[in-house]
Amino acid sequence: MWMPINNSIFYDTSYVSYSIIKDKRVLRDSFIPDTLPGREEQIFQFTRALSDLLSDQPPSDVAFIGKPGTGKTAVVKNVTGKFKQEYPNLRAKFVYINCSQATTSYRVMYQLNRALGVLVPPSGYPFDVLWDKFIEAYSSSNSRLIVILDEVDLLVRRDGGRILYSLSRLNYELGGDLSISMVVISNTLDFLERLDPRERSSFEPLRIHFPPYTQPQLYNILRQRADLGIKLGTWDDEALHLIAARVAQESGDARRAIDVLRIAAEIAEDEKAEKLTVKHVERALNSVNEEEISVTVRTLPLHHRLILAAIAEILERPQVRPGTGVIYSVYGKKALSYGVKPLTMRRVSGILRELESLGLVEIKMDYGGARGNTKVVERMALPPEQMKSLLFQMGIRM
DNA sequence: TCTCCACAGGAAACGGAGGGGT
DNA sequence: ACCCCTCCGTTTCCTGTGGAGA
Repeated sequence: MWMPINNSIFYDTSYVSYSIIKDKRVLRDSFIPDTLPGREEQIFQFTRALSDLLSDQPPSDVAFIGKPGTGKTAVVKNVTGKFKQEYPNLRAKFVYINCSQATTSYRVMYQLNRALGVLVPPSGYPFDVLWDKFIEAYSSSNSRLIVILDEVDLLVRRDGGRILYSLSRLNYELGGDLSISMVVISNTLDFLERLDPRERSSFEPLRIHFPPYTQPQLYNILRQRADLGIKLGTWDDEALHLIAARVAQESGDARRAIDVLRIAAEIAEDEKAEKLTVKHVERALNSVNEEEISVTVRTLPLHHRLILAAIAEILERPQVRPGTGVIYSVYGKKALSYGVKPLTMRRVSGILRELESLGLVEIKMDYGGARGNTKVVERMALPPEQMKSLLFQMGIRM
């Protein structure tokens, strides 16, 4: 059926005249710009490591180490993208694997096979078959392989370093024209210490460190995004400085800074403001948080929610120390009143750590002598009262 | 100095739900 | 139908921890 196209909201002039955002994709952290302010040194080091490819030599293994939002993934994508663009005839194949989806050796091999055009089932096959298929496919290719493992700490924690070890060792078995180099990206250093000595001796990557961004660096990043993604003259420079200052102080996480910028721009648009100002940033700094927490809590499984409810209840009684033992007993009663069997304390202890890494609670260790080593919940991401009503909306009785 | 409290957290195994091949 | 594989949340078993109290 034919519809008059100018009925579409895209042609609504009142909407257009208030818009501030020019290109929303630029205001997301998945967007990789041409230049990465503040990471010039890391780009230089990584480019130099890869430049062995230009003389048809295997590049050394590389490890990117730094906290979330310090530009690791951006640098890897930016530099490998440029190599592919500038040297289209290079005898090299880059395979990017995010280990948050590939937490086992099997899944890594599944992805590698797929990258070489070999389709295997995502589970059910013996691992050895995937390994052999990969060797076969790779031996008949004519490229040096660069395997990029993002968030590799998740893989190593679950599966150990077997796959890193096996892939590096392949270099001794493959012919001289073939090689496998690895680029691993990690939030922490300790994944290298988790490898057993045998694995460590065959895998000694060049380390490139990514320190948290400083305030001026964050400002440059925000300035770049604003120039590309927000209409000229519709933002206050002061607003960008405010975001940079706050984020530098709390974490130096560029992802967070870019999120705040995007949300502030959306708030300004909703208000039909002419300009993005400090006022919008202040509101965005709060709302980014609350919105995220509520989304996270909604996706939590039942026992996680019950534990969260137990913590909220305990935190409202200031005379009770919210240690693991107390949390466990309050949670246990809740579970029973729900008609479900409580999990073991070992598991609850693990879930507390999970809630911590989701940013829902803050935990401090208490080395308290007779009380032993205990986790104590310092505070929740939301005030207990608010957390309780959020959980109540989801059907958790108090 | 030794013991013990009240937990932390690693390692391994489990079980039942996913998916294979023959 | 049968047995084989992986996967994931969980249980079981275990050793480690640091000061209070004997």
